[in-house]
Amino acid sequence: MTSHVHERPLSDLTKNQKLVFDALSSADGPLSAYTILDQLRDEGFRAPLQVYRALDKLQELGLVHRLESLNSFIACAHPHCASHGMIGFAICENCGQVEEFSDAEIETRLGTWMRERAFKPRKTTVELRGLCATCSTH
Amino acid sequence: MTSHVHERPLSDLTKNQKLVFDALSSADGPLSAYTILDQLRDEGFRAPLQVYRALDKLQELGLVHRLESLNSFIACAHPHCASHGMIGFAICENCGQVEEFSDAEIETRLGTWMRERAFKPRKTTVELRGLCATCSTH
DNA sequence: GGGTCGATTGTAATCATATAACGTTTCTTG
DNA sequence: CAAGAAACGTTATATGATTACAATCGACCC
Repeated sequence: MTSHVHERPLSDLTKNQKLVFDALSSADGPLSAYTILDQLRDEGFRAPLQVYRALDKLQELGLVHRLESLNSFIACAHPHCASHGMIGFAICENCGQVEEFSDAEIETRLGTWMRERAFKPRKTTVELRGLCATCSTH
Repeated sequence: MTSHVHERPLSDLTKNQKLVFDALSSADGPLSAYTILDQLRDEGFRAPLQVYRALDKLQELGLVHRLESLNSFIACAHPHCASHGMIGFAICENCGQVEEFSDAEIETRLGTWMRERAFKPRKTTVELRGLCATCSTH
């Protein structure tokens, strides 16, 4: 008997959603849907749609982000991710590590641009691809 | 006998590159690689690789951009696109129109973030998906 | 001309990512 | 319990991208 639907706790996730979320949480980098599928075969997963459906829900809840430039997914770094604004990702193309960041000023600028043009945003993607500090020195 | 390789003019494009570039230029929105392939069958295109190879080159030259969140491609809006910095895209999910923009302040903030972390950028993606002014009023 | 190197091309096969369309089960709520 | 909504399972298919290999073209040099 949860009072309101938003901020739904992890305990309210269905079995499949929990499995997918756990796979992403324990990974040390982004995973593709098919990688998740393979990891969950032992748990009874058989088809891509089982993964995609769980991913859709988890994204809706803000627990998981999609990395557009990688076609893959990552658990949200923020403990109880209700963070609504823009989220950026810095992706190392060598080691695969992803760092999540946000920036109020960028958010403001994008917001201004959109307001001026009456553009109604649904999703904002900011992704930096390159080499992290460690990898760029090797 | 062109003196240097950079800023290569359109006239230096190969036949395939020109065909792909023209297809994108005359389109009124982004095209997927396979859509381009279909449009160029009459010109002798038979396989996806012919398109992807041309697209790679055109992106290298800055004549074409890839929209990561759509898995598709668009001709650069800037006449002689040597624009090096960040480029953002606002994509209408209803009518498919894409507007290209840039913002020095955002570029600065991203640059600062990356410098502070010694992150060496290779490509920056900024994409806004939502509804354009026209479509959001209908 | 003949030789060489790099960029480009053509083609087939394959891999990777995502969705459509179906029907069934489970959860919730009155 | 009845009924609607949400989640699920399965098969087939659509869509996007790459690997591998051989052939060709162009610029350059001797």
